[in-house]
Amino acid sequence: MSRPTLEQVARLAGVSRATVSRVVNGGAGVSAAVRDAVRAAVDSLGYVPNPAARSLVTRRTDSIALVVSESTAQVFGDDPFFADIVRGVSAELELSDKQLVLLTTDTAAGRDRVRRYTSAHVDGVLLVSHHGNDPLYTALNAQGPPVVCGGRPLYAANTSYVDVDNTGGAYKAVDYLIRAGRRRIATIAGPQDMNAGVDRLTGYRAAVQKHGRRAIVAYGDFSRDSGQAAMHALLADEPDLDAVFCGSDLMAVGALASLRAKGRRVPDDVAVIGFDDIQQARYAEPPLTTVHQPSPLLGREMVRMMTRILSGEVPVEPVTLPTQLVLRSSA
Amino acid sequence: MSRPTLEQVARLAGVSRATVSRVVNGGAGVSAAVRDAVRAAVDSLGYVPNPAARSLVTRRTDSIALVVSESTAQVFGDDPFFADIVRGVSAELELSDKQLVLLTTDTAAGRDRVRRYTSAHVDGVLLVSHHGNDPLYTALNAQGPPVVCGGRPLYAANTSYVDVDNTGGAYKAVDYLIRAGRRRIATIAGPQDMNAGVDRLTGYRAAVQKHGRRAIVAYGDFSRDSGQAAMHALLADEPDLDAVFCGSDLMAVGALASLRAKGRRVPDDVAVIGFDDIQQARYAEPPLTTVHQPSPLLGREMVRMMTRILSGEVPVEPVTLPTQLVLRSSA
DNA sequence: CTCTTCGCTGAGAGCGCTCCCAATGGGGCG
DNA sequence: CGCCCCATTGGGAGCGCTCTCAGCGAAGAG
Repeated sequence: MSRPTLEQVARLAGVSRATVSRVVNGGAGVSAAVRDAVRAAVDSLGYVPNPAARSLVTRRTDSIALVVSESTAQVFGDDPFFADIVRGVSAELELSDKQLVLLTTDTAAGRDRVRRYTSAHVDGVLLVSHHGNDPLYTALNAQGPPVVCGGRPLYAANTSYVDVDNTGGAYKAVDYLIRAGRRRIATIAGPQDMNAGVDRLTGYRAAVQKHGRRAIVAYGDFSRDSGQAAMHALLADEPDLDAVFCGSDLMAVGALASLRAKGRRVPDDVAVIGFDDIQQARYAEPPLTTVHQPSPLLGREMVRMMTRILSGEVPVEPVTLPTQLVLRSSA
Repeated sequence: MSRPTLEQVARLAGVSRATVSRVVNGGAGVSAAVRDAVRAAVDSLGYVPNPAARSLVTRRTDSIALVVSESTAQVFGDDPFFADIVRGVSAELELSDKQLVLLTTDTAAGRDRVRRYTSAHVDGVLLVSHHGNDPLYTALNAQGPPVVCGGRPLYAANTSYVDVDNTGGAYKAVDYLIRAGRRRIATIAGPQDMNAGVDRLTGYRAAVQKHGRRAIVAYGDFSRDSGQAAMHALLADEPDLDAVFCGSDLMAVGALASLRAKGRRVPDDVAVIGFDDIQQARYAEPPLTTVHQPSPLLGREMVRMMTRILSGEVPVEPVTLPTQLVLRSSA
């Protein structure tokens, strides 16, 4: 009735527990005949190793945690970033036959869980989109399992992380605007306590400065509404701007709405470029020129980096994934 | 250096392993003095129970799996449904201090994992948005851990599931259109191998029939593009329709684009109602009247149902969560 | 032909925890 | 005053697995 154990498989195959264990774990050092007999027994009983028993002795759990702040998911709303990451992580973990444990850090209880769980429940932690001042990273790092961050941590040195080339992507976007003849290029920057917000602004500044232009900066929180509000303010302060680079597609969509409300034509009067390349960008009015970032790949790469760390490779170099400008109609 | 064990806590507190175990698991049947001493020892050593050792003997893992088909996440794209569910599940699981294990079923390897993992790795399985012909449900159900479905399974009788009132929501929407004086009301239905697609169409048919109208049905796959294409076809076949109820907001947004392209004014010429109430609906042009469904709550309720099952309650009645019509400008 | 080597297999000791059962002692009751 | 009961505690077995180590026979070397 209940699940078969190694012992039963061993009895059926007429060998010892140890031999069955060897076969189940790859079969090295077992003669072909015995190996086949054991495999047959395993199949006939439908044996599946008990992970608890295994991890009790190996001290590995073969599962890794993905830690996200719930507010992240919430703030982003329509932004499929979160789902993309999960998809990438999940797909890549499948290859190494590890489990994905999802943890949330918003409530105090949640953070507490993260702290407890990461000690013995998982072999490693994937930390995603934490704000710069997040004490969680330090706490995690001090305490044991290896940590890989998604996005460059703002204040933590000596970290393993995977990031997309936010700075370069922003630079490319602004550079494109300048080459297209735009004169007064503003930006709607994201939150400055998140690396994506900071780096995209940095890229903007670099491009603007390189061409001797003046930086015109407004701030949002990556959300659509904040983009709309920021565009509104920008239009009031700098009526003659002719381009705006937005730190996220959602903010760009908001900016588009604001520009439409003010009767500015896009891209004729004002060019708009976003960042992320979410689905909505394609269907925006007009379709949004934006910087594409490979979100699912970010998830995959985090797992790959973790795998390397787990297999003893150290130090591990940070990885930065390329971004690329996708030209549509808004610029 | 390494993690402290029960034994060490016991030694420090001057009691036996059994007593420490009792305290750690609630402290019933332990005198107050001893309990405090043990708690102090636990804190001072930073003791955290080893879940593998625990689950080896209790035969519980205190973790439950959320099984989603990756294609689901992919098809939905901008649809935050998936993220919402995860959020709800995660938040509710936190309360009972259980882990969330995420599994994906798209690749053959993934399905295989689901089959293996669900045997000893998790106490229960939450199955979400599986298509009607999905053999996974039967496989899971036959084999052991309790299963709770998100969305009424199409072909599986005698199931524990939580669903939103798709039929009722659709009915309300169409009923509203009729009362608003619309004469020729079409629908763009979702895929008919998913319960949401079927039930929303059923609600539409019920309302239309009740008022003696003719059903005008086109089909999409819940995606924006499919909605746009379906609207296009509908307009060709039924040029004088004056309302359309869409099985998803994304399809409604597509329909809006199609109507705009054909020069039909919304809601003046054609009223449009969607389903889901995603963020985009609010920002559609015009803002979309839609049927709100409580996605995060769906996740929570699935967990609650699972908790009840796990604590021995049986049979468990299916739960249907209410939907409500949100009036905006498109109808 | 003997000794060493090597490939394969089995025995056994735990991993850290829970839980059953026995032991202990103090208090209430007859 | 003796006995029983109950609340509290400790002892010990064992969950299913891995892994070290020893044993064994066959094969190769001298």
